[in-house]
Amino acid sequence: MTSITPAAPIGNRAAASEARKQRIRDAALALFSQFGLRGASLDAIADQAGVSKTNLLYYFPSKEKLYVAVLQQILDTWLEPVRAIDAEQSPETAIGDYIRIKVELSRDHAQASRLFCLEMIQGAPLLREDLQSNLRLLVEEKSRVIEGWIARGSLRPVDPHHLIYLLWGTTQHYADFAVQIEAISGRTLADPAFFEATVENITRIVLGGLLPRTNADS
Amino acid sequence: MTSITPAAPIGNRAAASEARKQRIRDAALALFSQFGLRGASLDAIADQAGVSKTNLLYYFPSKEKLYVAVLQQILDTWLEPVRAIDAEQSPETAIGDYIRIKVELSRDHAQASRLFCLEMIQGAPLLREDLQSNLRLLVEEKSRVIEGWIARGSLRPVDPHHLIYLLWGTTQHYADFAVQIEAISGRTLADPAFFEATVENITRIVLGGLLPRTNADS
DNA sequence: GTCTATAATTCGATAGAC
DNA sequence: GTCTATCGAATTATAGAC
Repeated sequence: MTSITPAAPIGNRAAASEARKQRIRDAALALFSQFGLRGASLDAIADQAGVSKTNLLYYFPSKEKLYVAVLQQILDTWLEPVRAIDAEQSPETAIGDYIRIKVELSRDHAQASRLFCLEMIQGAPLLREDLQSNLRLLVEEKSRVIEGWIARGSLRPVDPHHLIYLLWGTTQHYADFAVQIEAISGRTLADPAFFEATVENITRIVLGGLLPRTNADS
Repeated sequence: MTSITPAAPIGNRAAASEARKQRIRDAALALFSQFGLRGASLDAIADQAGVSKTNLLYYFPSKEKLYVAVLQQILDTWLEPVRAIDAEQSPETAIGDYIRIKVELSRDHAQASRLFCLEMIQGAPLLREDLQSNLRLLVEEKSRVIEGWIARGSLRPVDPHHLIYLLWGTTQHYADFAVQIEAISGRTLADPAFFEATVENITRIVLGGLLPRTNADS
């Protein structure tokens, strides 16, 4: 008798359905980020999500569709800190904030960082187009912001691309190589003191070399 | 009638055998570094090495044995630049040389870098012990070298661990994220001008922030 | 040492009952 | 929407001839 229209406010069924899809995506992120697209099995993902494999394939019609769904949920979050870089800010504020936010992402979304890294290592077959268009334009835009800082003397000369790569590389390293860092330092970013030391040291090295020298410097 | 003793000088048979094993290891590195342990099939590796799958399994009795053989061949090469860091050198020379050598490795052994990264992302199940003992000791030793530089005023204060992580992260990034960098910059490290610009910018950012300020600085 | 043939699993995906 | 049952392909590894 009752018929649910697609545009209706989310009812119990639809909400439960979306919740189940999210549980599947979460489980898929955990396993894809550790074993890769081919290394993670639908059996294992369904098991971790608490659903049957058949049921998983009801919500995501193929393994690759599930993989893409997980990747797309990550991408925007990942580039948001880059988008936030603004010419109006001082380089000290903009770069300092960027470093902190990226280290926070490495702490709170390490699996997402690792899946992104895995996809890059494998040649990013599913993201290549996006990289060559959207990401390239974004980096060009922010490079001009950095060049503006250099032109008005608030940043010492540096190639903007290489600065951006250095910022990406150092901050993501704490998520992607977390095992190595924990084996050596015995700490993780979950430790507040280690987190602060990470942000502070990266910031000091990068900004210490790039901010103009004042007479106060020894 | 003729019997080959194990200690005999390498004859044609033994040389051919070793050459074939090396071809298999090379093919395995190429495919493991792109698809991971589970994602690369012995069929594909044997095919790329130009041998039959059965023959591959004659030389390496299991897939995991082959994987470990490839990993071990990488490890020493990879840590050699760290070992070369010497207290007798000036920090400018030691760190500058380290950056150049690591970027050379990222250029000439990108697949090895990526396989190492893959193994770390997956939790380094086969290297964990080695990390917690050998690598940890190596990093402690080099940290004391860095602390010595700071104590005698030839390096500004910085946490040695975070400096080492930053150097690792930025240099390896050019190998592990080569696809992303090529999509954005349109260049690779194979381009000599891009290679030099990479070394120079990383060096300038890191050393610019860490070397003591002189009166010549503006 | 190298091959063919095949054993023994595992995996992604589908069919069809309920 | 969810389940059981199962197909068909791919994969690691072994057996045995030469």
